[in-house]
Order: sequence, then structure tokens, then C-alpha cells
Amino acid sequence: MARHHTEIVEKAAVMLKDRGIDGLSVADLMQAAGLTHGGFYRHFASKDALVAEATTAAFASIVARIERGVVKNGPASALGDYVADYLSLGHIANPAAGCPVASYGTDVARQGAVVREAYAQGLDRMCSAIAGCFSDSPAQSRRLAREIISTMVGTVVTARATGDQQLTKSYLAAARTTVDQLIARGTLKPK
Amino acid sequence: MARHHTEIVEKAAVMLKDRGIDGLSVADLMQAAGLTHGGFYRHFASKDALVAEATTAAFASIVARIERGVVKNGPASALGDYVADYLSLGHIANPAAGCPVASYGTDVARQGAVVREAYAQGLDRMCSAIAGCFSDSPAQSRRLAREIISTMVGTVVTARATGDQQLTKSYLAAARTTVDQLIARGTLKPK
DNA sequence: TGTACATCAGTGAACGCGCGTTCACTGATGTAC
DNA sequence: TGTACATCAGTGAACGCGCGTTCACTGATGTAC
Repeated sequence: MARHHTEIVEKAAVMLKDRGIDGLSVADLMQAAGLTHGGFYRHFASKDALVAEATTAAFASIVARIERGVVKNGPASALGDYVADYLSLGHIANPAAGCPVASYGTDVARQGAVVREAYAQGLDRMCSAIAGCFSDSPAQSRRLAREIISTMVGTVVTARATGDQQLTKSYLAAARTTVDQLIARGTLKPK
Repeated sequence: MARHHTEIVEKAAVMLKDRGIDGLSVADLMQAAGLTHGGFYRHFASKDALVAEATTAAFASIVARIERGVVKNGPASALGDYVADYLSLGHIANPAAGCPVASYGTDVARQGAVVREAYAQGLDRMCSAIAGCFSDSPAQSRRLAREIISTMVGTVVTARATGDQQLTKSYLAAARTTVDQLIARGTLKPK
């Protein structure tokens, strides 16, 4: 059962980012997990509860990826990779594999408390993971992290509306410069 | 009929920003406009067409407000007011009166072509209105405008998830500083 | 000016559909003896 | 080791509901004479 539970949550995290909260149906999700929809409520109290759990999982996998990068290549490289992936054409084209904020962030404010809290906590942890790359004061590091996230989220959200790939590239490059300047405001922890 | 049409579109723009695309129902909208839902299809080919039109209207009213400000108080003041309103607690708390990008921007990528095009064009015009405040080259002005919008969108989208008002205030203040620096990179047209 | 008529915006009942959720059931699993 | 039984994850049919959309209708409006 635990294996099924994990698989449902992981599939949900992907489908959620692909289709949005309203676009994710319980029946489709369970079918994608190779089960029938009836069993869903043995695992979750409601769709809301599933969305909350999948949101937590989505942020957790981002945090895990950053932390793995830090351990392996050091903060500077990990942060650089994260930013490069975020501001890439691949991220624009493939929301399912990307950031939950850029994918369904504007819908969270309209959700119930369970989802909003899971999302707020996930965002906070993502922020901490990025802040952890800086050796500045915690307040300053978190502030930098917030600004980096805001810039990247805004860029991807607006760029996804643009059909023109060449234009999108130039937006991404511009944002990349802005983020690099933000990073340069702080001091990266040594490897 | 034209009066009804305008009223439906304007009510739709507000409700769309309040409830999101999926959250807006044809029946609710028509009731809010004082009509019954059956008449909807005398005005619009589909819900999609309505959403597209309301999106265009939402961006148009923002552009109109900026341009009125420019005429009345000059570019510097108009842009300053726009940024101050965007990065305000009022905008965080009241999406219905705010920016469509921050309200349902992440859902647009999942919509049909009609909506996506209306949205892309609206965003482009908003960008032009802001770029028009600068006397730099068109390319440079638009680039600045894009970065200002990205920063503000990202800030509001992430800040809306935060329950804590004090924290939200500090995010907004930080973004304000960042945007001011972006504006300072360009040259504002004289009044 | 007054009457007959055509138009068509708006009405409200109805449609099919997919949604989240429920529930009686089944059958594999693991424990008790 | 083998048998009987309880548990409960998973099944699949069914539910009520609200959605977008359709359509036969009504009645106010404006034109033609």
C-alpha cells in the first residue's frame, strides 16, 4: 500500500504541474497509477488532501535536487545549475518537470487551507535551500533567495505566454543577467 | 445589446481575476450581469471566446490607466504609481481589482489558442505602455519593461502564498527596491 | 399618426458529460491455532 | 506444516451536482405602409 501511495503522489505531482489543480482528475490520476478510481479514498481524505501532499512532494524534490548539487559540486555550482535549468527553454516547454509555482502558483490563493499551507511551506523550504548557498546573514540570504525566486517565477510565467521562441530566449537571457547580479550581491559559501 | 455586451465583459474580467478561468461559470457571470445564462450565446461563441475578450479588456484597462497617468502627471510619476499599486498589500489582498497575470497567468498556457493569443497580445500592450515611459531605444525600453513586469509578477505570485502580513510587507519593499534599480537603468521621458 | 409585421435579444427548461465521492463487494494477505 | 479466519487495499457501479451548451419560446423594438 505504501508503494502505491508514493506512486500516486509522485504521479499527481507531475500531472498537477502539467494540467493544473482543476485539470487533475482523480479518475485520470488513478488510471495513470494503474489503479481504479474507487481506491483513491483509502489513501486520501479528499482531492484537496492529495493536492496538498503532491505539492509538498513537488517542492521536496526540488529541494533535494539543490541539496544533492550542493553536496556534490558546492553551493555556487548547485545554484548556477538550478538557475540555468529554471531559465531554460526546456522549463518553458515542459511544465510537468518544472517548478510548481510557475505551473499553478496563481491558483493556490483560491484553494482551501490544507493546500495553501502545504504550498507556503514548500515555497519556504525551497527558499531556505537557496538561501543556504549564501554565507550572508540568514535574513539577507533569505531576502536574496526570495528575489531570485521572484525574478525567475515572473520570467517563466510571462514567457510561457509568448509563442515566439527567439523572443523567449532573449527574455530568459535578460533574466539570467538579472539573477546573476542578485547572486553577486551576496557571498556564496565556499565549496 | 452593446451595453449588455460591455457589461458582461467587464464583469467577466473582474470575476476571472477573482475566481480564475475554471472558477468562472457562465451562469454565475450572467446572473452577476442581471441576465439569465441562456442569452450568453447571443453574445459569445463560447466560454473560451468570452475569456479571451475579458482578458483583452483586463489588460486594456491597465494600459488605459497608465496612459492616463502619463498624460496627467508624466511618465515618471505614472510609472511610479503603477509600481506602487502593483507592489501593495491591497493588490495582494484583492486580485479581482489587480493584474490578470498575477491572478490567472499560470493557467493560460493550458488554454486554447483564442485565449492564449488574447493574453499574449494584452501582455505585449502592457509591456509597450511601460516601455513608452522610457526614452531609451525601443529594444532597451521593452527589455526594461519586461524585467519590471517579471519582477513584480513573481513577487505578487509568491507573496500571495504567504499568510504573514509583516513578511509580505518586507517582500514587497524588497521588490520595490529592485524595480527602482531597474527603472534607474533606463532614462525616463520628461514630463 | 396608426396599424401590422418581422426581427432578434433575452428567457428558462433541458441536454449530456465529467467531476468528486460513496459503497457493497472481492480476493489476496497475514495471523492464530 | 496446514487450515480457518479476519483484515482491508483495491474494484467498479452508482450517486448527486454543476458545468458548458442548446433550443423552442416570448415579447419588446423598430420599420413599412
